[in-house]
Amino acid sequence: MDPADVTDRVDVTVGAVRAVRRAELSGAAVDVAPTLLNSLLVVGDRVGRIIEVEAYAGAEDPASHAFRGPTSRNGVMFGPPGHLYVYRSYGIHWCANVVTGNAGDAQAVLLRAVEPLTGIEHMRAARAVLDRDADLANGPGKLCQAMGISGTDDGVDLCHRAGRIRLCRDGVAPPEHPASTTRVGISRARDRPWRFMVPDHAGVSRARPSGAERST
DNA sequence: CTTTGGATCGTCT
DNA sequence: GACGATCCAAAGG
Repeated sequence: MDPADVTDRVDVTVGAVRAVRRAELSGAAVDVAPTLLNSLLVVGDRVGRIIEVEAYAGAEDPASHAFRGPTSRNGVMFGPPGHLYVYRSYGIHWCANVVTGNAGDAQAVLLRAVEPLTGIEHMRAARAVLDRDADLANGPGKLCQAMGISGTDDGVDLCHRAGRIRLCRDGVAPPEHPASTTRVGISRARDRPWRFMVPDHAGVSRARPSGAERST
């Protein structure tokens, strides 16, 4: 491992911050997703703590954009892990995923909510609606708007030290028992409890799951 | 508080 | 030609 990785630092955040290594993302989305809770999403000077994610399991998952094989939109998901898959939602919003799984296996973890930590004024300026901090990025479209992620970021490497967008850990461990429900806004494979959240966090998305709710 | 409908367009059928 | 891995404002109880 590159020693520089463990001494990487996010300016305004207190404490040691290291980049997430690609090997940590090589597993199935369902397994990796809960481990990304409490990690940091860094976009320039904006930092948010990931508090809600969803897993999409590629070829095995009718709800995944990759279910029917590679297309011009979903190509990044079929590449190596650690890259960002960004797509346009409802013609209006952007949504961002962390690609996991090895090349050819189109696993992806949708980033659904972050707790704003730094660069909050920039997030606020990027959002049309002025709300409490917790509402700045508590939904996949809001997250991209607040953090400044758009279609031009599709495919960027989240594990690259010099990248504008990166995934980091600051020593806060993922929750031992993450909350989970079915996924939000999908019409197929509604029953899979693949939405994961930091328990009792005020900043998770307000959206209601598509299927019957399971654990909380 | 909850429910509903409009915006808006790339992607895939 | 239809449909979203959404968000928000407005209307209804």
